[in-house]
Amino acid sequence: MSLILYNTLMRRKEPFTPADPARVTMYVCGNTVYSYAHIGNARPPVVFDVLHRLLKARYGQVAYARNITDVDDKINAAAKAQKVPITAITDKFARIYREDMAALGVLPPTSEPHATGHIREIVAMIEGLIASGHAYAAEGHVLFNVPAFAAYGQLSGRNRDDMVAGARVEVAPYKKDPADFVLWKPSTLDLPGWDSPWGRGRPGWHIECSAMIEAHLGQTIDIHGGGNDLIFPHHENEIAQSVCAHGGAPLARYWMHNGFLTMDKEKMSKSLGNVLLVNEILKTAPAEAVRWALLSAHYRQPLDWSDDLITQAKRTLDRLYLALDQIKGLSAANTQAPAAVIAALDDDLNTPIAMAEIANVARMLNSATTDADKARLKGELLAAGAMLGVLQQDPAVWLKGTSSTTDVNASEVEQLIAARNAARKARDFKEADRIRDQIAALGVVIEDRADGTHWRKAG
RNA sequence: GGCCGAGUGGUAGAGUGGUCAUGCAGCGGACUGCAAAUCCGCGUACGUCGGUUCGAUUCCGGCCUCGGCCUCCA
Repeated sequence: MSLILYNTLMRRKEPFTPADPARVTMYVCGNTVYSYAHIGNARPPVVFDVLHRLLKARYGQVAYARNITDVDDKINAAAKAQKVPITAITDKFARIYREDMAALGVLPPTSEPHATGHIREIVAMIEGLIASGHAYAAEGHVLFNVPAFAAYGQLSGRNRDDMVAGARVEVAPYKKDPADFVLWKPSTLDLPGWDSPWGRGRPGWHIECSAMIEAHLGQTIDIHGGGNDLIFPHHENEIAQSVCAHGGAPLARYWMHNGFLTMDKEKMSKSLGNVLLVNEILKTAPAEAVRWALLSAHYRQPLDWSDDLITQAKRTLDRLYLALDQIKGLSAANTQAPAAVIAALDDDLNTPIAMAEIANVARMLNSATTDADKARLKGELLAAGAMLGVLQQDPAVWLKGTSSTTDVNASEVEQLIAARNAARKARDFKEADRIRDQIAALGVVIEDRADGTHWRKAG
């Protein structure tokens, strides 16, 4: 079986073959760190984390870069408003971003380049573009001259005339062509800036990714990912810059774009204000349920976020962890994830089917009668979970929940269980049921299993 | 206006030219002192109008509705 990925550039699924199987390269556009990440911002890191895991399983080491944009006008505005240096903003929110992603089970990328750490590379790339006639300096700016790149528009499927006709922004007077975009812009003294051949200034939005991809991964990478809204203009412009800077070498062989998270069917975005912050959600819901919810729809489809979605995810995970909890004493066989799960992920990361297959394994595990079968299925369940980045915690921790809202007093619960069992032994079922109601009132569900009474937090 | 994408059962959400998604919720059965959990079973789903076909939710065309990009945006 081979990995198949939908390539935005070709508008179809294609078998994935790395240029160099010994070093698969992937770049994903990360966050601009001017405030908290919202749950929509978390979709690409989580989705591409699954791809990261799949590629690692198949090829071993993967060179995976996910950038942090730490120079941007929104950051400048935030710093100005709060009267603090830029780095106070970017350091803080970069740290929170990393913490949020770690909580969601996202493995660290192999590198996390910062724009401000690559000013030299950015300037060098711009100089090259000017030298080759693809860019020009004007009034302290440097602009990429779109007509100088004939293939412009290939990724987004639009031609220059469309864009000029649809342009809703005023065309700056120093532009040679309305579609030209900024590579470098001047900074006044109150703004962050770096010395350059064109005066003190700062990079434009797109050039950082081109420069950092070259610095960390090379001229042509295997996979470039990001959200749907980056196709145009961000990725289109990255292509223009990199291809022209590299004598025509393609920037990425496979382009992947995730669909949006919506709220009431409308795109979640900071400009609309309909955002739920990852940081806030994690205070009220288990991180793993949030991750499960994010993966519950295929990555290219829209996903409508709601409380109910998390509740359903949590219940589903309860069931899976319950299956593991039943056999916690039995060590798992050292097996690979079931072929059906791998096959689902190999088909353009079909996580919903992978989840259905995981449910299948859980059902078989619950029905298994021999220890050998149980150990094998437990191993399969854990290995499948590892592919999705779930099911790796101690079932007891998940079920008794120390992480989320209502914390349960374990000793109180256990005392009540002991009292109930005493009543049951005396066949005083009325009293036993009364105590169970009391336990339920604490938000705890109990189960009388063959090996004694177990409890967990109610869903 | 240009370019994309989507409309599936109570709900989330895959998929397919002709018996199966799957989870959650619901109902029935087994099990249990009763529950819970688990297992087994159940529910006449595919926006609309045409076309192709022996047969379409699936292919083609029209229409309706919704969303995204074209401006910062994951």
